[in-house]
Amino acid sequence: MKILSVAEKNDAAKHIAGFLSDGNVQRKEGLSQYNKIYEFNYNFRGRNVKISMTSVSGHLLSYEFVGFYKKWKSCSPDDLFEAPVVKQCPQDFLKIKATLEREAKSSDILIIWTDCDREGENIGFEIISVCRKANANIQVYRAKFSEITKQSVKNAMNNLGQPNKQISDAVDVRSELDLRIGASFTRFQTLRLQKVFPDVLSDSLISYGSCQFPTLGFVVERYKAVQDFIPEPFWKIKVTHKINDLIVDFLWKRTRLFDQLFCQVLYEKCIEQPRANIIKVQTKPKSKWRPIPLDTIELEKVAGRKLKMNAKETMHIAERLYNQGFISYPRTETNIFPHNINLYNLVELHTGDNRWGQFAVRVLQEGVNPRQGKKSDQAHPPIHPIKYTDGLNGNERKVYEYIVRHFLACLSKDAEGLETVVEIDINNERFEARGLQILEKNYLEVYHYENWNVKEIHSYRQNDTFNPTSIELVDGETSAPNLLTEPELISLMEKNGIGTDATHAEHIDTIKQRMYVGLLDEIYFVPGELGLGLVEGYDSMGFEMSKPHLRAELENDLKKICENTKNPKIVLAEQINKYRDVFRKAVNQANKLDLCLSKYLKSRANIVENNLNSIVNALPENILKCSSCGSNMVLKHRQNNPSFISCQAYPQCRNAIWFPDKVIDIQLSPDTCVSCGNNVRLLKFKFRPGSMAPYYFDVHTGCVGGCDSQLLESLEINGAHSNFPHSDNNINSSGDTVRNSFINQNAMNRLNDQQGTTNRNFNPLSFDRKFNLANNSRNFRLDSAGDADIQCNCGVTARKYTVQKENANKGRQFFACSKPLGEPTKCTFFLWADNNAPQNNIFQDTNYDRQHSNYNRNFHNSNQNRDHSIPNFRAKKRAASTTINTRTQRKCGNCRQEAAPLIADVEQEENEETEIKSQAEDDEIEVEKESATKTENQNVKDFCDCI
DNA sequence: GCAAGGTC
Repeated sequence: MKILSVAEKNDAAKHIAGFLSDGNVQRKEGLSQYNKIYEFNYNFRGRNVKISMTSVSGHLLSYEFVGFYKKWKSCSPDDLFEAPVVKQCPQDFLKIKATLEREAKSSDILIIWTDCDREGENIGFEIISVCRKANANIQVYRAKFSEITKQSVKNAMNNLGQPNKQISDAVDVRSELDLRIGASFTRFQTLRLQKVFPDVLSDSLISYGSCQFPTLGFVVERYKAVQDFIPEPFWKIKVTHKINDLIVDFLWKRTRLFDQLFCQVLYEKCIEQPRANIIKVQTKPKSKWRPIPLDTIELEKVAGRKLKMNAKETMHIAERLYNQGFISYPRTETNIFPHNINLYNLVELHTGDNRWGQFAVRVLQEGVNPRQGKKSDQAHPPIHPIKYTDGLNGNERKVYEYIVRHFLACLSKDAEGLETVVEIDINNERFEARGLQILEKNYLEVYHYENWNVKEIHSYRQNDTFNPTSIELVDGETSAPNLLTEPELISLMEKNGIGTDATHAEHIDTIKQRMYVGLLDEIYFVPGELGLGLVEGYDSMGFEMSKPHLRAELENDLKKICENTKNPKIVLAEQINKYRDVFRKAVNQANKLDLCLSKYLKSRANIVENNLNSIVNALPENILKCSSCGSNMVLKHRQNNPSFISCQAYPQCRNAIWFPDKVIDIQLSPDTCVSCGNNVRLLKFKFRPGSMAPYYFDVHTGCVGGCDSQLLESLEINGAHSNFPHSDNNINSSGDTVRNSFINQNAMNRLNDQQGTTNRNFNPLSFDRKFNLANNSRNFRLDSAGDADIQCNCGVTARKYTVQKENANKGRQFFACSKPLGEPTKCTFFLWADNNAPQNNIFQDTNYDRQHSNYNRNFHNSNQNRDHSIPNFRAKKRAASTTINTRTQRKCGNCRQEAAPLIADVEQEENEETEIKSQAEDDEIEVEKESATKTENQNVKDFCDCI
């Protein structure tokens, strides 16, 4: 038995394997140089098994748009709320994926060891999907651990559970929304503002993101608070007491008053009887607490405050230190050391250093005493040094030193002191002075980043009196807050749930890159013209795009998905509807954005209409929604040939509606179909005279949305099949997932139906009627596929052939179903190997045109004597339904002509087998299989003259 | 040329 274990990153895989194997592990190279394979033997439930432990590098798959939706100007940004998206493996991770596939094939069990957080659960499902595709029978378990320590890891192995789909679903919802909302608003803003302000923004990328905009919002908000600040005068009474050279300040218990007259009255009272009565003298121990163990956010903030380095640079350096083995994993939310970590050993490494070595010795002598925080990400310990070095320079040295000093400080003791509080009364007004005596500096001796200053005070005794040196009426005025610094900005992001510990620095960097914000004196954030204009523009529309609560609301919903109290499909649909609504309203008043920006950009604004047509290329009009993927389907015209209707997600979705030669011309009618709804446009057909049944005029306006079965039959549009998915995921043969919010909307409608709620967005065509308008939708791989990855309609790997016949295609290679001749499920999948592009395969295939014309002419001729009265025609069709289905399947995959030997009815096909074979052998067409050692001539019958 | 989330 072999077990494949997969962690979220190489470092985790290495440690987990080390703990499980008690160090008896063999390291092997994976296909990705960064993700090794750790092999060891293990006693699993009483059996000796071999475990291969490897890793991914975070997410293995990510959502992307397909087909025309990828191109900025080839679709409306509004379409991106519904356009199909695929979850696929980016180029960078193909090697990791290949390692998983290879290892999964030879494994019986898969154990997921990703981090035990939300993203980790989702990454786990990505690993599962890849491994299951390679080995459908692999058994899956989830290891649940609270930290990567020996005890915790072994405990997890002994208590394996199942991965949690709800948690993973929540992440899918988050990812899909981020992509749809980000892409739609980014394209809209960028394309529009480039056009409105070509002089200053023609090369700018003006992005929108659910984290970057609130981050910008914080900067703008503080900036405006500073700008709009109106100082307010105040008054206060100050008392001093000087003995020798020491002046003690007594602060008024009322602090300050904003009423000058009232303050003056109180002041004069004090002056009248200025003798001070000491009413309380209290001396008590006071501690200054050592820091809590270091997490990422604290490192970023302290680096900004004390090391004068920004968060991005700090994290970059921390990663370098981690990769050199000097410090532990730097992206952690944990500020509690696990119980069984050997802190003594870690401290001991530093005893020889001439800067902090003595302190390290002292910590060992006094005993390590970690101050504990309250947070744990259940995966990584707090950031701490794991190797000693004195060889670093520059900022690396500074960051390493900080991490070491912080580590030693948090393990030592709090600083101890004595605080004296003296309270006096002057004619019923109270004042207070504080003194501080430091007894033991403790952690402060190593942690130079903090001060604790002695404050001397005279010796006072309760009930004594004295004459103050001065009693003054002091005036002042309130002052504006400072502009935001990076540590403050990070605190705000953390508090409002914007980004994660691993992404705060990136979001801040993004808004700098986009020129939304800049730095004043290298410390303070100020919004730039673009940032101010964008925030004000959306504010003026009434949308709080730059406020954090939109993201916070989503976060609440995601929690509910994880808790199984809210359906992910509903959350997704609700959020999409919400943002689409805002988007459309924003587009309708887009000139407000221009107006606000023109205030700041000091550039002439071109007038651009408040719509999306003005910023994208001329788009084809939508006819109906694709029954396969939910995208828009549009009319494609070809010179001198019939038009056809194509899915906008082509080539990933190959759903199309083809028309026979009897259709001479098709134009879009301005009207939509009353039966099928507003989503379906009527078409104006021009038929070849006499080609249609007598009751059709040569010019006919009709619907191909599914309501007019007579028309569909007459145009040979197959309405008998449906591959409309009954789940929200449209899984193709390769198992990759195509998600589409249009389909999700229907899923939500179904749920609403069950709950008895009104279904206002119901789409009769796609959900109820379930017509697959053309049964020629081809399967597609979403990975970047090599030859071996091409799959046919049956879902098996297609074979590669070479055309041998003396014709225009001689020498070209193509893929077709690899099943043997006579196999009833053999499909007519066809794909030119040198040419996946639509133009050559479908749009410009002159062979197809010729063949298709011939076919229709023959078909028409052979039927010319038939009784075309509808009942009779339909009865015949029903009687021969198997035949029709077979015929549909047996059309040539390339040109869609019904290849002559394959027109035969099902019942006859077997009987005709011999005859077909001999025909094939006589045929002069020769097709040679690319990889076969012998030629299988009988395959010839599957391909027609066009090949 | 889009997002945010992982991570070498």
